[in-house]
Amino acid sequence: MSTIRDVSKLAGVSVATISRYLNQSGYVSKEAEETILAAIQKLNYKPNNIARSLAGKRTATIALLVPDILNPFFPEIARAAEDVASRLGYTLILCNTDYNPDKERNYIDVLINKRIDGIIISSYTIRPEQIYALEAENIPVVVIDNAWEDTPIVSITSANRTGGQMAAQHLLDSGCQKIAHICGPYHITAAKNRMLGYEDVCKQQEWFTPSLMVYGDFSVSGGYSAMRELYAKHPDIEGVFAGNDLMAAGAMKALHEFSVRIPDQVKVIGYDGIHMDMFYPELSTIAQPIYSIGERAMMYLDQMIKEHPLEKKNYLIDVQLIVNASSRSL
Amino acid sequence: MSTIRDVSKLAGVSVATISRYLNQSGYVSKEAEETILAAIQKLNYKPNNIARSLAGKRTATIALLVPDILNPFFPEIARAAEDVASRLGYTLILCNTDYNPDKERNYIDVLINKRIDGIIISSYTIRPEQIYALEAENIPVVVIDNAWEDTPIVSITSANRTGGQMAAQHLLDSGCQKIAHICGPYHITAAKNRMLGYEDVCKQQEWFTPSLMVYGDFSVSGGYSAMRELYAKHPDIEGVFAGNDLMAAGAMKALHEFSVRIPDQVKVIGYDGIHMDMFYPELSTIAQPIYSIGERAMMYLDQMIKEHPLEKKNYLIDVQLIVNASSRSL
DNA sequence: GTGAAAGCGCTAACAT
DNA sequence: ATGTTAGCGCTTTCAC
Repeated sequence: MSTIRDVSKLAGVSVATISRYLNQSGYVSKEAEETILAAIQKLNYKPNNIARSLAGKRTATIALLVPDILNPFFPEIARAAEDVASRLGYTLILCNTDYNPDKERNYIDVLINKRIDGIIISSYTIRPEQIYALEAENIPVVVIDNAWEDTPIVSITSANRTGGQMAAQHLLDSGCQKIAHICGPYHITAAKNRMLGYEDVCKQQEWFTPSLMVYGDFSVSGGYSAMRELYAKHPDIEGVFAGNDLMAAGAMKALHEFSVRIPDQVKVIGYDGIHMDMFYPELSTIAQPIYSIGERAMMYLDQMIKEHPLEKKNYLIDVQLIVNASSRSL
Repeated sequence: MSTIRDVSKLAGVSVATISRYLNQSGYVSKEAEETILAAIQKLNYKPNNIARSLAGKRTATIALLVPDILNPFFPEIARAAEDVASRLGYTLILCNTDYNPDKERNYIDVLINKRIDGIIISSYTIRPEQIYALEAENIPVVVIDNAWEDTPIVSITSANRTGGQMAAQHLLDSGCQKIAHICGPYHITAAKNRMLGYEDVCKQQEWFTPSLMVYGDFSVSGGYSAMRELYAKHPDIEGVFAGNDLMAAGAMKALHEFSVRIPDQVKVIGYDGIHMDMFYPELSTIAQPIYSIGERAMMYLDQMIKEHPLEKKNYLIDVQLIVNASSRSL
């Protein structure tokens, strides 16, 4: 591997000039430019980014911390973030934290030692203090899918409560009488807000009873069990709003096994809008613009890295009702 | 941020000793160890990995190049590779190449400049020469899901042809008479081999005709269109073997729309074994041990990085027939 | 416009 | 067992 010094020798100019040329910093004459370019090509010279990072400051690397890339929500986030990252010249490190604060802390330490330029993090366990600590090391952070009120942290969340209301209202409008809710893990803010949205709409209905709300763990099997439990207690339900699409899938599976026809007897709606074109019937959902959340996270992060002004607050993203066969009125 | 020199000063020993202590290389006395540890904690010293990489050789970073993390096959690979990577002290960079040789080349250049320690790559377009070039830069490579015969390259593929045979044979054994195949993109070795496996078993059947083999692009919608085309030509087929699970899902969707009952009228089997617990009926498949492919890729890579002996060849992984409701005999 | 030289923070001979 | 020192390849004053 040739170094900047080799180029310097061959081109007959100092390394400083080469560096200026490479970084478009400072003046370089036309002639110098040409000899340098020739030398670079002749030697097939590639600047060493490690050295560059040590001397300068940036590593052109950012990290994405997610609970688990196997959860279909996160590949889309990862894809979006990586697309933008690569367009902006960053490289993206992927970390799975498994909802485990220790793993999380561990990764954060490693990433600090690697002097990465910024972190996008999706976590329900991280504390604001940890984020301040990162920013103290000059590593900006963007949080997705979680937020704290009145806290100077850049975060992106979707309008979960409104979305929950939309889902419940849609089932109501479709003529459903007894609408159940399969709620995600209580400690997840997003899950709680979706549930609150459901309550906003359903609590005042005469058919409402708290046992229409059951717990699921955001997984297919969680939705499946929840639906079985629900159906045992309330064989007369007409609508189900699941806290995410995976649980909705599980619920549909359980309903199929009970030979309940969807949407004739029971209408189902999920939440998230992950790509589920494989379903039959296709699932209605409250779609979050997942890709654009990932995109924006990376763009905000870039702004912070470049020290461009950016208001430190929660950025709320609109959601959208997608009506498919699983909840269609006949 | 404190440096090794700060620690050296505070502990009253030389930087070399600190370095030896940090890397467990060379002798360090018990007393020295203690003062050093104390100083490190007092200063909250964290070694700078950038400097470490520049001086030493390793960056403790590896990259995973995949066509698209949105394809459900790859998150599982990524998860497995990252699990092993983090256990071994590496950090994993994720790159999406979109089956695009230019993007691929581009990423490879960037990664070389970052002096990463190794690459795991899933690509149908990469050429052996590119891999040799990487190894010439001292960057070992493990290829997954693709291989070249008699070439000194470490690759991991599953037994696609055998798997194709197993799928077709299973449908045959289940009493299917006219079995169709939805084949993946022809230039993908894995797709071609699965098709060959199908042919091995079906070509000699009296009902066989080439028009039972149609093309799909490995996506749900590809499988859907292929199934519609197939059904128009052969409304009497009794079995479908799709080249991957996504196309199988699309095929099932099309069959549902034709009100064809699965598995009573038509049995369906896919290929891959991605996590599709959301399906109803659950899909039969030829399961590749996807996670363990990712794991092994990372383990082989680590061996190469550490310059441990490893035979440069294709490692073939067994597949497994998983019978679920979509192809169950009644 | 260009060059000399001092780092960036660490590792690894080599000397002691 | 420990210290000295020369790099690793680049950026960046500062002087010319």
